[in-house]
Amino acid sequence: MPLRRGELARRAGCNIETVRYYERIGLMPNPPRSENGFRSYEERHLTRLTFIRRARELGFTLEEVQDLLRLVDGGHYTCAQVQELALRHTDDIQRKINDLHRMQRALKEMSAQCSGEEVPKCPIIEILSETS
Amino acid sequence: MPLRRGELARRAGCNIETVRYYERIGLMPNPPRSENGFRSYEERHLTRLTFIRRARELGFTLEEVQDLLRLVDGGHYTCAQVQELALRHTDDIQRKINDLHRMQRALKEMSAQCSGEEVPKCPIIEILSETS
DNA sequence: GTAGCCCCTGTAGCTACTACAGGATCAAGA
DNA sequence: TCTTGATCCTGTAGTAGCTACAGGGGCTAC
Repeated sequence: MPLRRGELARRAGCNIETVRYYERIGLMPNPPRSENGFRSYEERHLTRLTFIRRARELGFTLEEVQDLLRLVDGGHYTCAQVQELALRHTDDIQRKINDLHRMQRALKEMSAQCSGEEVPKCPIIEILSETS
Repeated sequence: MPLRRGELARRAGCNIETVRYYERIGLMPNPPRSENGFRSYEERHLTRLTFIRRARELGFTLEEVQDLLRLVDGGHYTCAQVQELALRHTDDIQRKINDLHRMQRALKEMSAQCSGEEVPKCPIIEILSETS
């Protein structure tokens, strides 16, 4: 199932210029070309691109994504380094999960308070800005 | 406890230019000035700024943050609109939580596979790029 | 053979910051 | 009192991560 760039982008839910940009900065590999010079992508490209997009939506920087991807690409990591990297990221991720849960609760609370035509008092800011 | 800009930024964990930028685009209000012309911030500014920063780290765009903040600022929403907005965001948030959980699991699995000096096979990409 | 859709490359614009320059203000110490 | 250092002010320019558009070419289908 070789894909062209447009189809790859469509399946990953991003636009074609983004793919191009990732290739330019080396985050995605340059794929082989077919006869006519069009780029030809495989399943693994889609997998990788999808991963990058999801990670970006979760607030990771491209540098952090690069970091995670090197775990896959490189193989020049020692076991200890992998664990350290993984641990650092799991802490970060846990913090994000906690924040999202609080936000979730706040939004639910808010929409539950909705009755009639009045605008309810909004707890969302207070909840997400709690220090902890 | 009136704060100056630098202290406000420090407490919210961002840098001073970011505060300035948010004020320029109207996401943060222009605070009153003290005698000497320095900006003077209150607790509520810190709360708001902290909220914005957290939301940004969670991958929300400034436009989405703006959207959420209008729930607090405005009061020109009907109850139905609030609920619709809240619902839309809770779906989005739930998706993010799910993705983060998967990523979390993958990282833990990976670091558990670590034994000796070998670099383990990395399940992280496959897991986060699953379609669902 | 030409219309429509997708590909190619290059370049410019946008969002969300971030950094730096050049000068003023203020508290603390010599 | 004068200086040193930290902070403030304003303006402007640069960076990261896309996004849009221009100008041209290749396929397929009528």
